[in-house]
Order: sequence, then structure tokens, then C-alpha cells
Amino acid sequence: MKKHAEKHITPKPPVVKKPVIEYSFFENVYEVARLVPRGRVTTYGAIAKYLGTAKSARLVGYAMNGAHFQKQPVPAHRVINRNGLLSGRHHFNPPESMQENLEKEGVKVKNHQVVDFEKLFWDPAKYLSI
DNA sequence: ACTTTGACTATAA
DNA sequence: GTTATAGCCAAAG
Repeated sequence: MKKHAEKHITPKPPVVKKPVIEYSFFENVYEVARLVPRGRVTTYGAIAKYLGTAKSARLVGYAMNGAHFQKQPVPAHRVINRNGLLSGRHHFNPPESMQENLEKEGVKVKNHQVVDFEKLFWDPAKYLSI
């Protein structure tokens, strides 16, 4: 019995790459950002609030700095400030690409402001369930 | 363990 | 409407 079972034990398990398991605040930010639909925008503050840390809006912006290093893409251009301003545009290369990406999705931008921001605002707290 | 860094925001004047 | 300021706090160094 024991003999038979041992036959099926892998003699030397292969060493596999560590899975990336992150539950950090930054990772949570990226996850929420990924849920923003095309053609809609959300805000740093809204993401922070959704994550239960309403006072950490700055950290959401700070997190977005590393967005393009993420393995899974993060639509960082859909995250803007509470006034509808593309405050993060200088962190894109080129800087105009933030606006360009939004316009590709049908979001109009004028003077670095999203036109009809209130209508296009996508609030995680409102559109995400459980 | 301590300090710095901010793609922010609420508030006040 | 505007500007200034204080609070914010997870990561990185």
C-alpha cells in the first residue's frame, strides 16, 4: 500500500515561478482602475473611498505612477481628479497620450478637462456590487 | 525605525 | 468663481 502510493510522489518537485499574489493597497487600486469601462472616467478620491480609505486619494495617484509596470494593463488615463482635470497627464509619455487615449474612447477633452465629466463619471461605489 | 514623497481633496477665506 | 493650506498615509529609500 505505502509502496504503491510512493510511486506517485514526485521525486523532485520542479521549482516554479512564484505567483504574484498581491493584496497591497496599490494592487487594489489597480484592480478597481481596471474595472472602469471604456468611455468613462473615475477619480482618485472615488477609488480611495471605494477601498475604504477615503483620505488616501493622494496615494491612489501615487499608485498610478507604477501602473505601467503592471503585468496586467491598467487604464490609468481613465483616472482623473475630482474636477475632471487630467492632472496626471505629465506622467504619461508622451504627456498628450492621456488625452489621446481618452479621445479614442470617445471622451472629449478640452483644456485638459473632460467634457461632461459629471455624466461620464463612473463611481465604483455605485457600479460595483459586493 | 525614521524620513520623504506625492497623478489628492476638503475646507476656509 | 479663486487660491492657500493642512491633513492624508502606503510605499520606497
